Amino acid sequence: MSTQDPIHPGEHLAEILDELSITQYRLAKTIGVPQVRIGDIVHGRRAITADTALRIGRALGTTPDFWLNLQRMYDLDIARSKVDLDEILPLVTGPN
Amino acid sequence: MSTQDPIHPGEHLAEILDELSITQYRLAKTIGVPQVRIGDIVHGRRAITADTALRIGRALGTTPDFWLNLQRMYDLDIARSKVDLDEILPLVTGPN
DNA sequence: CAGCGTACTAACGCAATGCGTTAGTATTGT
DNA sequence: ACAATACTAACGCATTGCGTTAGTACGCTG
Repeated sequence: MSTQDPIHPGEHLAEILDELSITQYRLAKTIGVPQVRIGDIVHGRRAITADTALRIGRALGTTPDFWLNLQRMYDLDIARSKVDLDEILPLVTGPN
Repeated sequence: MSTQDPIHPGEHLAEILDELSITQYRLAKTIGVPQVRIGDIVHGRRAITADTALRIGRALGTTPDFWLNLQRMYDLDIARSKVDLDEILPLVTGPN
């Protein structure tokens, strides 16, 4: 159980936009970026960068960190599925 | 006062390696990446990605989030200095 | 001293990806 | 019908993470 498959930040954005009845078009116009940028994020084709997080946060009243943390967790999930950490032997035993 | 200029995650890495007397060379060999990757990070020429954070975290006994959070704060500082958020009028008044 | 492992850096090209522009198709309101 | 809204697809550009290679320097060991 625990956490499941990685879910792209764009899904969250889509939900929020839906709840607030704000269209991709309107958000894009508001924050001063091409509509494509929002569409790509919503469809999981583009990541949320610091710049995007700042703009969206400003418009939607959220912190930039909220979006960047979602993105970070997503990136981590993806990376974790591609690396075999067991091949790396710790130089330092962390505070276990 | 408060926080000052953005400080690259590589600086932290350099300090930690220094304290533990671990060379860039040894770290790179341990986590299975070219030495250049570590050198570039230490010199602020490359960012710490999810993959790198996982590997370094494993070797140094830290969480990947530790490194990715440093990177996120750095990216945010950079982005903030390039955007004028005042030009964006909030669609939603956050919980102020 | 010749050779090898360690240690770091510079330079090159490749691949992935964020980005903007443009163009296309609906839908809605005047 | 016209125009603004709404979304998507396709193209090329610029940035950037990445590996490979090559170069310099140091120390140890045969």
